[in-house]
Amino acid sequence: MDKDLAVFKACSDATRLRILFLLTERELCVCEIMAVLDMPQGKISRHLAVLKQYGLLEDRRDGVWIYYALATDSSIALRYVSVYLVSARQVHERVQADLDRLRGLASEGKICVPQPSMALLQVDEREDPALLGQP
Amino acid sequence: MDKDLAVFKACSDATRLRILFLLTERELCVCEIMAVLDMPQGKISRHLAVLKQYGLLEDRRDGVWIYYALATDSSIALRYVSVYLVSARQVHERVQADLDRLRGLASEGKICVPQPSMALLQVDEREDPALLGQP
DNA sequence: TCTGTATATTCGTTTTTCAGCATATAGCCT
DNA sequence: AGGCTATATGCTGAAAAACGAATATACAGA
Repeated sequence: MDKDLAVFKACSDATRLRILFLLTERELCVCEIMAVLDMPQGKISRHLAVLKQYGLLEDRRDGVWIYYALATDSSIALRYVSVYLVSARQVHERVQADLDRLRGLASEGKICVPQPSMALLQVDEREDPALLGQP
Repeated sequence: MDKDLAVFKACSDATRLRILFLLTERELCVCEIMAVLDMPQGKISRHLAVLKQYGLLEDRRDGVWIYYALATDSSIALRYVSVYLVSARQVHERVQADLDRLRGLASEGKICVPQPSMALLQVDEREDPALLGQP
């Protein structure tokens, strides 16, 4: 029962719940979550640590980025929470807004993206003289 | 989403979770929950107030007793939690122990019981001279 | 090896939550 | 009305959680 209790504790914070809803879309790295929720890095990182510690998330390193994804089957409660997350994401306006923002930022290349090509694209933009000195 | 968050907050305490599991059996009054969990009255009462405030419970007064029961359809999350509670109660040992204790105490007439007949039985025992002066 | 970026972690503070104790309220019974 | 029982609530201190700011670590690339 303790593991189930941990799952509910993990879900009992607004920021963490928003993160969980975001992760129903796909695995995300910290900077993506930061950008979507517009929150400081330390705060996001700490909440991710809590979610991981409670068994809701798994992480995977890819170079500098660390990707977080929803864990599966770590407890009975988590199975129900996972189904809830997928079902409720269409219903809640704030979740919809977060997901829209995630897709928007991703399509604009404004956040880190798993594909190497996109990472190179970011570097190219940095090196583009036309972008220097802009506000 | 706030209502769903409230549901998770309500479930994120060990005592409250045990109460919720007990209420999957049937509606219960405060003294029954006190007896099963062996906790002081103020503590139980306050947790019940939290659960009610968060929309997980409904209460009904019957004379001196106030019965609490699981609420239905107050939010999306609660529907999933309700299903979880019913599914997980067979799995967790502590929940099983609590439910066994509830049935045991009820069958021994040691806790208040909804049926008027049982209430009368308690009164009869009090008035039985053979019971006076016992340790 | 040095620099820059992404992420984790520490520290001090503030806020929230929980428990225990005492007290208040409300209804039944005589 | 008065006493008894069941329940709720106010108060206070302690523990836990959350935050912002700063610092540490880890990796990539020059």
